[in-house]
Amino acid sequence: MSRSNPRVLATLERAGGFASAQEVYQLMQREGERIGLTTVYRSLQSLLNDKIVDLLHREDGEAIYRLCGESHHHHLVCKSCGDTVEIEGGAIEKWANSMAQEHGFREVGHTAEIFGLCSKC
Amino acid sequence: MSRSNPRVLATLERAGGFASAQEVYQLMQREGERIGLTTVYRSLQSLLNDKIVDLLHREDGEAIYRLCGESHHHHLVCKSCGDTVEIEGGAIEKWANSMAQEHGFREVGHTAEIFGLCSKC
DNA sequence: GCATAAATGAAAATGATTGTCATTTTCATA
DNA sequence: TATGAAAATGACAATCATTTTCATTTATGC
Repeated sequence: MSRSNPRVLATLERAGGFASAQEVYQLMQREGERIGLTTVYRSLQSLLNDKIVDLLHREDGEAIYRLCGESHHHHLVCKSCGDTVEIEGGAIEKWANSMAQEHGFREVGHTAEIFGLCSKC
Repeated sequence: MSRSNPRVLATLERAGGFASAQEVYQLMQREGERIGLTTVYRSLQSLLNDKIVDLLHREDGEAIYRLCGESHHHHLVCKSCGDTVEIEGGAIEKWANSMAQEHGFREVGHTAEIFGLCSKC
């Protein structure tokens, strides 16, 4: 059972609590920390098990890790210019929970993104 | 400009309007259709451009394509056995629309998936 | 000090996706 | 019908994130 390397968590925090494994790794490299990519992956996996971070996916499928405890939010993304707005997702939480309960699912998480054209585009 | 192979669309329909590129490919192989994986990818990409299908991502990041126009629903997926339940997303539609309006976004779409452990797992 | 388990990281394996390029098909027009 | 340009196709290689393997290092208890 591998415990998570505390420097990985520290770096994720420094990155704004929202980054992919590759990004965390590159950040640590640039800051001169000596760490292997494998360890970054393992640490993030372990933080995930301990429910210290959440896992979601970018549009291209790359996994991004988000610090839990950060206020849980979703994204409104412009299809044209890529501009992103963080939005509240209270309604989604309730929806996800009630749907899960209705079908007997436990330990539920969810992803939700909205995309469209922003006022400028 | 590559047009989409109609057999790919037909197969996606047959698959329930919801499958990954790899799955569409394997399905076509099994049914004896002679087609290359590359063409499947290109066709799906092209269907995406033409807004005939939507793109979303599975929990592991694999891209899945969904036929538009299908009665719009969402999925509740078991993390363990992969069992999937289609669920209504009325609350989500409203949430997406109101959030979009609030921030001046037009032509909005959204993705939302719930995942957890089903009653059997 | 020493033995043993856990942590580490380099390198290879994996799996989805994309790029390349030579070949084939389509189709309008000569 | 013959022809040629443009589009479509598919085998194969390249790319990129992620996982696995395995040998080595580090930490910990005795």
